[in-house]
Amino acid sequence: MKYSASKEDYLKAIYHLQEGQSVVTTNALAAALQAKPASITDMLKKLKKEKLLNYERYKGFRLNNEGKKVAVHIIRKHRLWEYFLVNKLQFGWDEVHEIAEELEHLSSKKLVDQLDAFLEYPATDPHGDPIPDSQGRFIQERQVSLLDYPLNKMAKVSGVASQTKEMLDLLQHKNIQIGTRLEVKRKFPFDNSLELKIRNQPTITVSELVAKNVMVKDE
Amino acid sequence: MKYSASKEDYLKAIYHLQEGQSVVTTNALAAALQAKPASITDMLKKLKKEKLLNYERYKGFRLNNEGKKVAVHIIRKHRLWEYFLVNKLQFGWDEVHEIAEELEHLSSKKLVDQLDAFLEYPATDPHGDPIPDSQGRFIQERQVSLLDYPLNKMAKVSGVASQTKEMLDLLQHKNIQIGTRLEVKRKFPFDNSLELKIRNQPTITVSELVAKNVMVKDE
DNA sequence: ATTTATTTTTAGATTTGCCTAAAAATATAT
DNA sequence: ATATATTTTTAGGCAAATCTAAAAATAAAT
Ligand SMILES: [Mn+2]
Ligand SMILES: [Mn+2]
Ligand SMILES: [Mn+2]
Ligand SMILES: [Mn+2]
Repeated sequence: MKYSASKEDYLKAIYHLQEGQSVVTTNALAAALQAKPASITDMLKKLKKEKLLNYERYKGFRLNNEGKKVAVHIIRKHRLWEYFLVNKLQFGWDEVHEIAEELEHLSSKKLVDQLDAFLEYPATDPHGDPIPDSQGRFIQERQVSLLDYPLNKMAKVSGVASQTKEMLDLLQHKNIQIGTRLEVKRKFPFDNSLELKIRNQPTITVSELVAKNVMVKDE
Repeated sequence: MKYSASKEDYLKAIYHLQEGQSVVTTNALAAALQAKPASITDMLKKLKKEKLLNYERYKGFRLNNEGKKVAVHIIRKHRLWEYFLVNKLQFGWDEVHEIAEELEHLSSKKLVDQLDAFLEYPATDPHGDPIPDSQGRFIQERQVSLLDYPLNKMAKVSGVASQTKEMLDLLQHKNIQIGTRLEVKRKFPFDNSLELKIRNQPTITVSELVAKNVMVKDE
């Protein structure tokens, strides 16, 4: 089946929203897609008719297996193209999202798989998010927010929860990127800000909001 | 300005059709785009309102300078992506056209220019057609049909006039591609077929129709 | 110069994806 | 439990891009 770019964006957004949540609401999706709730309801009816999600009016909705499969495939394409843009075309990690937002809708199956091979089957995209394989399988790394990480223990930055341009800009400025190794040296309960140490660099401070959105793994 | 994929396809098709012709007709464009004449008329009104072409009802039409500029930029993207697909992603030259037909509509200026740099500024696409530079300049090679080429003179295949999948398939089978060096050994006036010799390969025969569509240059 | 054929345009519909404004259902607060 | 607020859906419309069928203009043939 081939779906419109718009439908694919809906499926992708629902997929992300339903992580954790038991059910996704019309308003939440409207906010995520920057659209009006009435438009969401319209599209939900179509997606339901196409058997991509479960939906009863006024009761929220959730992708079924078929919907999830499609969503994961879009996510695979999005992340592969982001990897391509950063690692082959010299883009910064903070400027690839919008372009990948278009590239993810290309429909050729062979294109994606050849791209994957050309890139040598990367495991994660430039933001640290895992790239599903052609079967849709991927490991969801158990990563934890820097805010909850113990003091004086080496951590490796593995992802960024909020991927706005502003956030990525700020991290770039503070020399934090995917793979950066750092330790939390101090936590200030007053404002929940943190002091971080990266080897060979002066100590830096990040706010609670930043720390919450930086995901790390051990080591 | 940003134009819809549909409008870009119209501009590109008109650009190709108006080569030679003094004016393009509604039916010719309908045939090229596989659409109904009524749809063409609708779109012509819109493109005229956007000042991309000259059009008076019942009198045919032609791109103006602005329309040509847009068309050439789409063609640049189309050919760069074809080059990428063949030379980086291992596609055959006969399977890239449809995919490039989608890729050519990506709007990021930086994407095209970085791709161009990554590919090291190729001069021609996999079918031998010249790739315009970022200013829209390109050399239209003076190439001649193999049908009109003299006997026993070394020629280099530089392009293919008819780029249907069937034609490209046939050339592939006969081991003819862009850059292939060959000589015309004999012409049979009965059916205008040709006998060709490629070094280290047995002599082959091509029909008048094939020869007419194979473009060559000296050397 | 008429008639006939062809080309092109208009008129009116359809589909997709979005919107605003109003109505209906559900949730919250008193 | 009732009133109030919030969420969600419906009703009706709009713009883009296409189509079919009919009308109008142009071209070709007698
Ligand atoms: Mn998208
Ligand atoms: Mn990403
Ligand atoms: Mn196209
Ligand atoms: Mn080409």
